[in-house]
Parts: sequence; structure tokens; C-alpha cells
Amino acid sequence: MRMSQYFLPTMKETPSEAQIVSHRLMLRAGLVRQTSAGIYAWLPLGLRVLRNIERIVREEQDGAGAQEVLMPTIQSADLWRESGRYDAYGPEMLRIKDRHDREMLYGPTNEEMITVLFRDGVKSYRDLPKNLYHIQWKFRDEVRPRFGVMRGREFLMKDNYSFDIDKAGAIHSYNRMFVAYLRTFARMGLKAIPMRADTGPIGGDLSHEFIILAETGESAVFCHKGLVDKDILSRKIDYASDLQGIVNEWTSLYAATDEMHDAKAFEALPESERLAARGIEVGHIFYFGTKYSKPMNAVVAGPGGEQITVEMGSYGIGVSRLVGGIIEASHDDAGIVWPEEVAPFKVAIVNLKPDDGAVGGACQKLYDALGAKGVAVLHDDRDMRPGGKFADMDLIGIPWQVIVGPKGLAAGKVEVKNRKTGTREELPPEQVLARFG
RNA sequence: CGGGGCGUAGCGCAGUCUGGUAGCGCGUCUGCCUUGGGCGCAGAAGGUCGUCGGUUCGAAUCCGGCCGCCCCGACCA
Repeated sequence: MRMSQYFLPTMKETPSEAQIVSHRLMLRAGLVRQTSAGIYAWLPLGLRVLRNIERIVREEQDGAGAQEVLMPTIQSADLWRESGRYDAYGPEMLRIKDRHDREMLYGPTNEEMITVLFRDGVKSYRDLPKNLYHIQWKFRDEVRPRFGVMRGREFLMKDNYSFDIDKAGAIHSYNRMFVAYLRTFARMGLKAIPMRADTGPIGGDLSHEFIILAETGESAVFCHKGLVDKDILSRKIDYASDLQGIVNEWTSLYAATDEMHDAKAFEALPESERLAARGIEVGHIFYFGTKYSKPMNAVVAGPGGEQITVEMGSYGIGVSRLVGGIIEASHDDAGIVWPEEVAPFKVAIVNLKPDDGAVGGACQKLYDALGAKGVAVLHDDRDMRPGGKFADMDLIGIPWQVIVGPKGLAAGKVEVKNRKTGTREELPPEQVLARFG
């Protein structure tokens, strides 16, 4: 993408409504614009990040055996009357009426709808297990939206639902998602720690929140230090196998949010192993048995012809929240520092002198060659002074900056700067291609 | 939902107390200059002062209603 043509409204100053760093940076870097309290429009650069996060979530869900569907944002009130949650959910649910005066709602979650889809489509134990996910916008009419996209009213969420014949199967489904979540967040460059959680209004008796550590996190968290650096990506995962061992590795070490905190157990750890910090919840998984399947009659025929109520679990990742969460976890004074996997572009070419034919030609050549290799590259070909370009590039946080100026070029070199470490290298352009190809 | 605050140019703000017809910085546009970290000079455009009503010869300014947004708390994925 050529920056001179890109819709990328960056700002030098911070709009006064933004208080936390991720919100400030998202506005300044031209990722989003607020349109109402807790509701945001995603601009091109922000949308690329959002799509990258979706992509990783999707790959990991598929890899763990979940299947993608897409359910609507608007649901019928009758559906929610069936589970008994229409009245229970309260004012956080946005209720609307259509032209025929039918009661509808903007979905805050999809347990009811998925249960009906499952119930109508699956009649035999032979079709189990099933795990269905979708990535869709949700609306929860928060009393007080805040922190930018991290607590918006409209937000993009991956939610999925598992259906098993018995509790053992349901626990296996739960464990699969547990491991898939560890991988998902690790791939985004995050250290997400699973913590024993309160099941809240969704209900159930087994639940973990996945929390990333950040100073500005909403909740206080306490855990064993060993959890921070545990690595999942280097392991080969067989989702068909018993995953309980891996789950136990993570759950045997102490980790809890403040509402589940057991000060005694925590203080029993050696002081050097205790970590008390703040965190942002980016995922939440639940096993809830027959809480929905029973009232909504989601049953299948068992081997002996008997009717068996299915065992369910639900699993959520706050996709749009992650954009803010990643920034909270990865930024510096100059701006955002995107982890490569989610970065809107991997490489940025900074043309220091656009009206110099040689410099422009070298930039264009690099741009075309990198593009041909499938590298996402942003070309700052704007007619601006270098200072502003550097500032913008640091602000939007592209991992690699290839800086091309007349001086270096005369010596046959361009400069490659790493956004995260600040290290710079002078290389001939061909080597740049080799590096990022 | 309790408490507090704010709404004036794209962004940040002054002006409101004490009523007299709107200003600063940044950004934007034009020209010149400059070109390795938001450079300089000159010129220009851009605002029904959130909205409705009231008081007044006259309202950004005073009074009232409404709307919107933010912060703290409670609540919450």
C-alpha cells in the first residue's frame, strides 16, 4: 500500500476523551474512530489488525476441530424466552421491535441460537461430538463503556459451543479449547495466563479466564511466576489425544483473579515465585453441562435408543478487545509496537526524499519485489519531511522499517530498523529482499 | 445507576465569572525554502460557539429544558 493514497488519519495530539494508552494510540494511529459511546468504526489500518487476529483465531479453532458457522446479530425474543434468559438478562440486552411489533434483540451471546441449530440438526449420539464457532459482532448495553475498544458496547467476539454425549467428552472438548487458547494467544505475541474463574451468569462449574498481564488491566491477578514463561508453541499438539496432562501443567500452578483469589494458597508460595499484577481478560471458557440443553431440549438418541441430554461448553475470545489488549501489552513512548503476527504490515519502506528519482526508484523496486513475494508492505511515499515520517511510522508500529535515503543509497545501502528493539542495520537492497522474502 | 466534569475550526485549548458580534497552537491549502527525527518564511481557507427555548437593544457568555461525551464508583465478557 502506498501511504500517499492510504486512508490513514494519524494525529499528533490525543483526543481528550481517550484516557488509557491503547485507546489514545488507536485514535492517534488512525486505527479506529468512535461513533457513539462504546461503538467504533474500524479504519483500514485497524481493520487489517482485526483481520489478522481473526485469522489466527480461525486457524487455531479449525486446528482444534471446531467448525465455523455464522449466526446473525439480530435474534428473536422467543428464542431467549425458551431458555428463560429473556427476562433474566436485564437492561444490558438491547431490545428492539421490528415493523410488525415483534420483539427482537441484538445478540449479546449465542447459546440459545446455537442450541436450537444443534437440536434441529443433530439427532444421534453418532454425530457427537460437535464444536461450532463463529466470529460475529455482539452488543451489550454496558452501563459505562470505557477504555476504548476494550469495553465497548458493540464488540467482535469469537464464541463457540461444544456438544458431547457425556461429561468426560465435554471435559475433553473443554481441554481442547484450553490448549487452542494457549496457542492462539501465544501466536499473537501475548503471554496469556489461564486463571480459575467465577462462572458468572453463564453458569457452570468449570471455567477459566485467559488473562494477559498489563499495568492498565481491569482486574488484579495473582499467579505463580512460572506461568508467565511457559511455552506452548514449541509442542506438537494432537487434539485427539488426552490433553489433560497439558492442562494440568498450566492449572497446577496457582493463578486466580481477585474474585477467586485465595490469599492463603498464594502466600504459601515462596515469595520469589509470587506474581501480583493486573490483567486484561481476553478469553473465557466454560463447561456448563446441561444448563441450556435441558431447558431447550437438546437431546440425541443414545446407542440403546434412549434420549440423552447433551453436555455443553462455551468458549469466547474478545477479538476486538484483543486489539486494545495487544497495544496495552506492547507499546512505548513513540507508539504501538505490533507483534509481527498481528501487525497490519510487516515491512514499511520509508522514502526520505520522494522527489529524488534514484531514491524513489529504489523504493519502488523494493516495494514491488517485496509485494511479489507476498510480504505485506507499506510504502511511505508521501511528500513530507523525514521527521514526520519517522514519527508516524513509530506511531503505527510496523515491525520493520526499511529507510531509504540519498546518502545511504549513494553507498549502495538502505537501513533496516527494528521497531521493537530500535536496532538498525545497513544492508544492500538485495539483502533486504532476502531477509523478508 | 450514584457522584463529578465537559461540549467553541479536523485535534488540543483560551474566551463564559464581569453580555457588545470569536481567538491561539497544531493540522490543512498555496508559494518559497528545506530534506536522516514532527525545520523555517509568507499568504489563505475553515466555526449556525451541542441543541431548543427564555431574558436582553444585543447572548459563546445569563436562565431553563433536552441531547451528547468523558471520569470515579457500583456492575460487568
